[in-house]
Amino acid sequence: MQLKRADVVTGALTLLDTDGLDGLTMRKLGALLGVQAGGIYWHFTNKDALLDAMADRIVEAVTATPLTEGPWDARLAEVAHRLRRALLTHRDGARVVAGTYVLEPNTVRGGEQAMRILTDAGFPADRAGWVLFATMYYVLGHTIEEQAQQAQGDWAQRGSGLPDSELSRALDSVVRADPEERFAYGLDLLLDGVRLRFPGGRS
Amino acid sequence: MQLKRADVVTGALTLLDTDGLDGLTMRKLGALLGVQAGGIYWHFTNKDALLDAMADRIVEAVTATPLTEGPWDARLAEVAHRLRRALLTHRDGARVVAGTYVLEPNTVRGGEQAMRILTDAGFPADRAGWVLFATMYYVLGHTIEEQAQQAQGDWAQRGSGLPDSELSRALDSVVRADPEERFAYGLDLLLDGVRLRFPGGRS
DNA sequence: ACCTGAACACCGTTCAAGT
DNA sequence: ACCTGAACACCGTTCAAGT
Repeated sequence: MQLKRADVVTGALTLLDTDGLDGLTMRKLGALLGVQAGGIYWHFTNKDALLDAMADRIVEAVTATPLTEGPWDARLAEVAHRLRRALLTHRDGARVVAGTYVLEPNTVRGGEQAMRILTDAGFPADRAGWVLFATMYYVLGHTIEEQAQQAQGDWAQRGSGLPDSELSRALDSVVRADPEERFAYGLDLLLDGVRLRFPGGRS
Repeated sequence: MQLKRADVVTGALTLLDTDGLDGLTMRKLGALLGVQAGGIYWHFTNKDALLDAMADRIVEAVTATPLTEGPWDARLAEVAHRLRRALLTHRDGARVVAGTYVLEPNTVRGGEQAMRILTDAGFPADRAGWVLFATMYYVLGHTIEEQAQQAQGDWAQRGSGLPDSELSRALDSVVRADPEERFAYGLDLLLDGVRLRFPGGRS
């Protein structure tokens, strides 16, 4: 049975879950697929191209089902939540996606979808682009940190090493919070700003 | 003349500027410092510890001079702008700082400073922590992307490879904008959200 | 205390050659 | 078309031994 491009991506995501992004090597992936490391290069020109394909696979779930109807801000929030969930599906998923400025199918589809939410609501295209990217920075940053905490529990300890101070309480509040609640809070800060600038005023 | 810890950091930042984060290797750094690669390990336990120290050095400028007096939101914006400027001072500076969850002196000082701005304004400590982290995600995400564009001009082209669509216009608006203006815009979206939740109401 | 020399156990990538 | 085998040019890190 021959190896297909999609099989390589699937295997790579399996390896990602067990060994993490830093443990993902072409040799280990070859072993997992029953192939020499060099053989992978027939399917992908290099490791970065494989990572791009992995990122696009991770992001597939975001556009898999149609969005619920509703006001633009609720729809944009849903996209953000879907993206977070998709990133959390695989170990280091956020880092994988953040590291690739891809224009592969699912990534493009998701971007189009989000842009249309804003432009349909009357936002000019250029400002909509700025809003979209700002939102992406937040989602990726938040989720990268979430997964960093998951990986190494030492995150919580580091704060305790600090003398009792403003910052140590900030770390505490971040570490101890329900991640989803904290995510929604920060997203809402941003969306408030957008709502204020929305041509139709507050929604 | 013997090598001091600070000299290693300075050399590493020089190498960072010329070779980028991916080109920063212990062997090249050794050569630059006139030392074997292994010799560096007397000063730093490993490469990550060195990267932490580099991050803290990069971030030094943020707290170097006192903030201008004024309302809390203007002060927080100034911190964000200072951080962006500091990150832009060195090639891949944003990636270096984003990759390290450090509690080194300057990082702590900066965190304390930002937290105090919020708590002095009456924000409860836990929400202030959430706001602080959300802001950091935005600043780092924005600046990482800024530096990625600087590095490889192909970013602009990728958009042109796309068929004319909502997303291609989004990419255009991002690539062609004045980075500082776009940064300020997104930061203001977030600060608007914070202002709405500020105990004292809009400032 | 501070560094050398040399090794260990890896990497990503290439490419003739096989089937 | 799809992959093997083997090499090339690197990595980070360790550690006895030197000064």
